[in-house]
Amino acid sequence: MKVKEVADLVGISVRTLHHYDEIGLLRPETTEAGYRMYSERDLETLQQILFFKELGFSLKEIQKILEDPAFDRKEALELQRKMLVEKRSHVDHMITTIDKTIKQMLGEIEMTNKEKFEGMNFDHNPYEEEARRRWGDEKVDESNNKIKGMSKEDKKKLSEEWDGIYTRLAKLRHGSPDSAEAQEAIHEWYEFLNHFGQYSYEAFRGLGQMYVDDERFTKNIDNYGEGLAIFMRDAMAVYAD
Amino acid sequence: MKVKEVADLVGISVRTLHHYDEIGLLRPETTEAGYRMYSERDLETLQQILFFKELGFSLKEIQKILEDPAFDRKEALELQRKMLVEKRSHVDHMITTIDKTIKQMLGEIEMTNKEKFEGMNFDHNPYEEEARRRWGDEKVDESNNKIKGMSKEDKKKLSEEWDGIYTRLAKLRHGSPDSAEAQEAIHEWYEFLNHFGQYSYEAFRGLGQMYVDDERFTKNIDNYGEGLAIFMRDAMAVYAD
DNA sequence: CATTGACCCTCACGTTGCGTTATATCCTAT
DNA sequence: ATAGGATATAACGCAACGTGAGGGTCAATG
Repeated sequence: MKVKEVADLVGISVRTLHHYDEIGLLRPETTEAGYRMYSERDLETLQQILFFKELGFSLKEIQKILEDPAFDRKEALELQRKMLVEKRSHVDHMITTIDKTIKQMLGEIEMTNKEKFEGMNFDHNPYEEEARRRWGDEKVDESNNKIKGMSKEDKKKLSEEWDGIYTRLAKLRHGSPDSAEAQEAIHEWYEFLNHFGQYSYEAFRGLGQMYVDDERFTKNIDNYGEGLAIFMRDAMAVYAD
Repeated sequence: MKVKEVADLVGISVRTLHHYDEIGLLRPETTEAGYRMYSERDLETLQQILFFKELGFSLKEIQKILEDPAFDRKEALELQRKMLVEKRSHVDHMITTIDKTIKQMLGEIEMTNKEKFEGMNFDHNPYEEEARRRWGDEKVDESNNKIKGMSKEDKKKLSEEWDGIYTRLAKLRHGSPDSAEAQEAIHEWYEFLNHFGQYSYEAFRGLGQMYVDDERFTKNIDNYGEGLAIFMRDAMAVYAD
């Protein structure tokens, strides 16, 4: 398929396809005349690109993800689905804010200024974090905008807090994931994470699962104590219920 | 409230607030020292701005809307709500596409290339059209990207088609809105509109209501025949059922 | 009163992701 | 051969800020 056909099929511009080729994001084969010829495989890649793009990833980030050796299309689709579900609930949240605002205008309710802007800030989708961890930067503190702006001292404090929570959980790992102590520590972990993103309980549960599914995380977490990743997954699941 | 307080409350940057001031979109009072002081009214305006922005309007467009003498905050909130509901169903559509894609990968279903990109193209929200009509340009052909690229001849053809449908409906207006003839003509109107936007039946119904609610549209439509706006609203509602 | 740290200002260059226009070549039907 | 549609590259421009520089203001504290 040539550019116009793809552009019309997909609903993007020829210029966009050129641009993606130029930056190496989606490089089709070319004919002898220099025409771009897109394959079925290219269309699949394009679908991935457009899903990630819709979810707010920059083209650079998308490229990084697609080039990661660990990238798996089915996994990506499943993650993208989760992100879209989250996005949908975010839209719901905005609708709720509008409903409340209208009621406030009619004098039916009171509303704080803070409430008027709820749902407005979607700069951190928890599954975006997951995508970055899975296929991008492993170090959360390097990929998080809020952390980037922090002073060294604040970063140190943050690191210690993180460390403290993990250490505490490591001590509790031989016990039951639904014990009061464990749940208290997990609560703190949830609060900690919510400084940087808006985690729904579902997303929190999913993150715990990822600690176990993804070897890189299991390995890092289990540095605090053998089996901690599994323990955290279970405790997080209890917490999310 | 000064800039940082507003920025923190709302979740945007100080730079953004500066920018909005510079372009005249949101101009707060200033102190003698030159500091920006935001009022409650400014926060309400900011909420509007951010809702429209979330819905894909450019800052220029938003400015135009907010400056329109006919702008009404409650109306805006209600319209924004409708747009968010539409956006949500668009997200749903994308989720459906992902589900299908996964099934196709597993060999459970077949899928055309076209189907793989369904939901991907959200470049024309029907309620966006409504906002533009209500507070922006009244002439649809001047605000619609697809029409902009057309030749004079094509525009003329379009205008005649539009005219023809309206004239036909005017002849039918003394009859019943649910008659076969009326419904056939409304179907053509629906198809006509769908050349330029993706109208759900709900959006189509809402548009008909707007013909009656908004005096400017009633007036224009009733030039074709007294009472046509009401007739069209009713016929469009029947069609949407 | 002086100092300090947080916050404020303006200015201006840079970034991202294309849209748009110009110019030239390729392809296919007539 | 011609014409019209499609393709290519090149390159300027734009929207909406992000970022850094340099300087002023404010309020608490010593």
